[in-house]
Amino acid sequence: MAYWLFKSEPHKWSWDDQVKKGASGQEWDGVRNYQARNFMRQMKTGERGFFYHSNEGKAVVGVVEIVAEAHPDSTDESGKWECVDIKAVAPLKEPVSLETIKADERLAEMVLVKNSRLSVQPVSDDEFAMICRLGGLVVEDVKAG
DNA sequence: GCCAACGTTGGC
DNA sequence: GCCAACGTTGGC
Repeated sequence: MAYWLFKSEPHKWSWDDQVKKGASGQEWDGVRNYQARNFMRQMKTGERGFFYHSNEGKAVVGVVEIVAEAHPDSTDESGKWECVDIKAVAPLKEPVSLETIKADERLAEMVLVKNSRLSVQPVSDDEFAMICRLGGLVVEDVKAG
């Protein structure tokens, strides 16, 4: 069971927008980066990830679930790009800021820190658990299954 | 708003 | 297939 992280600029698509979408979920469209696409292709229904606000906020704000595996991106004419669908599971009680993540040596290996430009990225089990705890969530409550 | 880091494109 | 030029992302 892998964990993931999805970045979005809150102007364009915020956590609140995601929550309003409800259980049906939302296409994570618009990704035009091969690395990010390849990660989305690996995602399995039921897997969990974080929702991160980039630029403004710069914090992990919620937990999401993959509700549909990779399929063609409906906003893409070329047919080259794919995306998954995700739904909001739970907000972090306390957003975990990039500053906090950078300050914690146990999180120093996160892709978020190492490759700040990658918009869809993997998160390790330990990192997932750590950020849940920092965010005031009980890991077991937001884990899949 | 600036700019560093990164990815992509296209000329050779 | 190399690499310079360009575009984009995202932290600051």
